[in-house]
Amino acid sequence: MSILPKPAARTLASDAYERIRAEIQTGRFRPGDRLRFAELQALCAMSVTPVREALARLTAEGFTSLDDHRGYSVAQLSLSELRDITANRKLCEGEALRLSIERGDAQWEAAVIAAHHLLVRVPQGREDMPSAIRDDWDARHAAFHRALIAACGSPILLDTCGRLFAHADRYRRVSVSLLMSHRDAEAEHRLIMEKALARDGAAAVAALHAHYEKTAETLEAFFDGQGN
Amino acid sequence: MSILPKPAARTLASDAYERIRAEIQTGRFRPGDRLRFAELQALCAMSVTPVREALARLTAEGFTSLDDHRGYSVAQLSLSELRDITANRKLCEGEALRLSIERGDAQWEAAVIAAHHLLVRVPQGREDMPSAIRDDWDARHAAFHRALIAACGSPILLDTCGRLFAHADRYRRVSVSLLMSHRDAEAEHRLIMEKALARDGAAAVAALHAHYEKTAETLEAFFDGQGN
DNA sequence: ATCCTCAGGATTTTCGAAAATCATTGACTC
DNA sequence: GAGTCAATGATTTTCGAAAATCCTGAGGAT
Repeated sequence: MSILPKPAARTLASDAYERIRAEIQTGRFRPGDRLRFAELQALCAMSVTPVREALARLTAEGFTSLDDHRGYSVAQLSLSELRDITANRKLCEGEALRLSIERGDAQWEAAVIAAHHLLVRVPQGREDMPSAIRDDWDARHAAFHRALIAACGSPILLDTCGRLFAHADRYRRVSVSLLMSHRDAEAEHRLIMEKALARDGAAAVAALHAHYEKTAETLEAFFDGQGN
Repeated sequence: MSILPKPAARTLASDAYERIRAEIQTGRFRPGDRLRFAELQALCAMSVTPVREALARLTAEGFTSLDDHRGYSVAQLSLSELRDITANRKLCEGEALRLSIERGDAQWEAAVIAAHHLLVRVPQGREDMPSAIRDDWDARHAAFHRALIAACGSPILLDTCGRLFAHADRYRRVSVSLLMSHRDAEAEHRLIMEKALARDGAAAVAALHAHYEKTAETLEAFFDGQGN
């Protein structure tokens, strides 16, 4: 038996899925952009079949949309959807955090502390932050939020939260004001963690809600400015 | 401009998606069954490409699962997943119902009453209930639950609820005790509707939770008997 | 007897081209 | 000039077969 975690007998379709999703998440494919097969085939260096499968998955998850016989395109962003996502995150991640606090053991506490440590150690960039660092922060930010709710004990709730987070991430990425909010977010993250580790469910959820509200407000201001 | 709702320039992939999903929902494809392409191509009378796209969508929604290079199969059922689904339904549909009661107008009330009327008018069958009637009841049952939460104002929450309902439906279908619970369910449905129309959010949500708990209990008893 | 190797067959996965559909252009009528 | 219609080009959608991978079981070595 192999000790290696993954012999990785992957498929091209999986590669295409991750590749295209990454392009959408990082904003290189922008909302509303049409996704032509010729282009995607060139990008992924494969035939049409695996690309099609990847787009089918992405569409089922809401990252792309499909008009029959008119092809796929990157899902649009809208102020109303941002508000909807925020409301759903408060509901689902709030409940997941409550459960996690109730059920989490020392292992969970350690994972939360570790994820938070990694998050605050990402070098703080400026406007001209290299995208590598920016991607790094985003990955650790996602990991921190995942660690918080990891002990909730509900795979379905975790899946829902994961999807919501990914969608919220798209909104965060398009916002130039992202960088300014990092410093504020740091204090908010710390507060959530402290309340969670103190096993104060109500206070932790309140802090989480406040965090989402503030994030949403920042993005809403940006969207209003853009007229989207 | 055409008045017809849909000229229906559909694709084979969409047909395959609905066809296969129906086979899974109605239980003709059973949990754990392997889904071979040769078989599905024969069933849908089409080539492998659209079938593959359909399975990709179904997998993203959790109805099927995929092992790389080992093919697709119908997702397994388990007691723990049933409990997880129930907990998530209480959370999500409960909130959706609360919002619906808060925001719903007369149009919403009318739709709820209409859906309930259709539901109770399905002829009550017995063990040997023809599958057509059974499918009819299931469709109207889904429509009633959808009508209750339709006015919640959150497309994302509605989507989540829809998925959860579809998964719960799979559990209900495999249960032989389904028929016995219809009569009980009728009283529960009426209670939910009455509380909702009376705009008593707390009572309506409580009734909804009780409804789900009772459904889950019935199914759990069945599952325990089967040793699944 | 147990384990390993390796064909043979079954199945999934991918390809490249054909068929179907949509968008655009330009001619033609009213 | 506005509107209709057909032909053309671009793009999606589907097909049928080739390539890659997995499963099974027989044969041989330890």
